[in-house]
Amino acid sequence: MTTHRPGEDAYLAAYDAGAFPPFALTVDLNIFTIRDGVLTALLIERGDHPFKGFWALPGGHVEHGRESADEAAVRELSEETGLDWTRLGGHLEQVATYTDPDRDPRIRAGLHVASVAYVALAPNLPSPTAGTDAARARFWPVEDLDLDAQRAAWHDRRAYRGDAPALAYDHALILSDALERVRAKLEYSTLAAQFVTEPFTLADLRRVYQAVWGYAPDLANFRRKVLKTPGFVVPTEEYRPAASDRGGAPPLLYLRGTAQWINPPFVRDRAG
Amino acid sequence: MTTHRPGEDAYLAAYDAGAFPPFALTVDLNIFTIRDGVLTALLIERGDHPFKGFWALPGGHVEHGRESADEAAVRELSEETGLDWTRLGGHLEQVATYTDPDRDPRIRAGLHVASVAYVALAPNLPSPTAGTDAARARFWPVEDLDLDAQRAAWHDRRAYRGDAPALAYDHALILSDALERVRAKLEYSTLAAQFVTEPFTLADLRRVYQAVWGYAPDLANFRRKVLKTPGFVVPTEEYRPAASDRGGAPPLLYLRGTAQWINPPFVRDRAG
DNA sequence: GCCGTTATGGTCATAGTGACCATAACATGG
DNA sequence: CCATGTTATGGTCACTATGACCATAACGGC
Repeated sequence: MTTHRPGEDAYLAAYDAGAFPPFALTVDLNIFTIRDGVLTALLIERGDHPFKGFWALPGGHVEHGRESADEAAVRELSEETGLDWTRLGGHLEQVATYTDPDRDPRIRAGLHVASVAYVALAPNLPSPTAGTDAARARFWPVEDLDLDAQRAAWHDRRAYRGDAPALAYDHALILSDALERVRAKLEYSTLAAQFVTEPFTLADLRRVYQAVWGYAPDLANFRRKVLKTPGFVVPTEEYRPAASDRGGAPPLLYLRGTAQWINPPFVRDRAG
Repeated sequence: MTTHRPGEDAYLAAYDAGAFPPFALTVDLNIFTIRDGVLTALLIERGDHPFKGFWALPGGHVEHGRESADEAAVRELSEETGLDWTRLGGHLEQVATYTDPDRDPRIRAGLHVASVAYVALAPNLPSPTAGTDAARARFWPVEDLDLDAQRAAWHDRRAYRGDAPALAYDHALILSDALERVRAKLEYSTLAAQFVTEPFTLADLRRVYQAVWGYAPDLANFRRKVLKTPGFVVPTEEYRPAASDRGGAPPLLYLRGTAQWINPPFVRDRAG
């Protein structure tokens, strides 16, 4: 790409990029999926320093000059899950960027690390295979991570002392923010449909709200709202056979619709 | 701050920060205010390369190892507006981070520049004084910036050819995203009150919606909604004297309330 | 006093919601 | 086969919030 702005080429030829102390730019991925009705996030147990033995969000460095953070997120996501994310068409979205100098101890070696955090949603991801720099990788139920306490400990620069797996860096903070983003987005978007495999029943979809919000909307009212929102779900002609262990009428199967937004939004019960 | 993680000190002492090619980290500020009923954004005409003579969002480099992007945003904001932003208590919020290698031509000199964008809102800011690296600074009505066309031109890597002031870097894209964030946020938050000086009338508040959304909600219904939302505004005992040129009943004056969210949200007319 | 303007408090039909209820379609255990 | 429990689906009903109005009061200027 050439500039068409007079004088700029000469300026750039003489530019000293070393005049600025270097930052590192990384991406951190909050990969959420629902397993057995429980909202889980992918974490990797670190095998190397820093934070050796702690659990961290998957991610990695943005390749300098060759990709954007968005592209790095797609690349890392495919590497971590072993799936071609661009083909899969899963949801991926930037959440926030974390730049506190103290967030990565490598600042003591002169490296200021900024990280762009993403949220990825997928239905029923396969169990991950550990990468090269990861001792173990698994999906943790977010309820088991004691996020509020870990985030408070990080904020106060204390070590977290509790039974939950200790999170590396500021990842308790990042995961909290990402979780709140997902919870909020279920209110006004059709994002919930990204958590289920097609075809799905309305009860499947409702279980997503149960898992993410911690409670289920009223069954009949939920059905009414979903079916009256144009383009949220598309009915098929098929019914799912009733489960072998439990009875009940066979439910109609649905596919994801094209609508992105729910208007007026779902109302979440703030009291819980 | 010392780590309490075994082995990490030794690791850090031997760490080579130069192993990663350097990024630069900057902040870009979308400073919105309403003047004469028109939504405006602060822009600075660049006096130096790159993009000499173009109009850019105010901002600057994050100071390596000494501050976060949030802190840099507050610092730059105070410098650009000449006001102590922490005292002023104005609204400041991160929007998104832009990391495309091509977004800054200094990539050709080996510098990959990532920028964290912020939105700042304030009532009636004073006219800015030009900084050292700025030839001129002024508030531009966002309607006059031809944002859609400039953003499309940037996306297609074409030069923008139009009558609006040419925007530097990807700032048309950033400004578009920030504007949409503000428009959306008026729906479900009490952010509009950040645009008016206290004390204010309900008509003042309604003019904020007029300026940001491009149309005004129905007068009586707007009053009903605002007054029925607990903590949005707090009535005083004072009335504002009617304007000298126009008649009309003297309106009651209000202060900002403590509520952050409007539930259920305002509904924006998507068509209008 | 009249008129135009602004502020404020109303009405009324309608849409959307929360809390239910009824019935149909299934499985399992007696 | 029948009773019972479970699930899916379609309903009712009171209440709330909204959009589109209307009425009146309080002002300044003529």
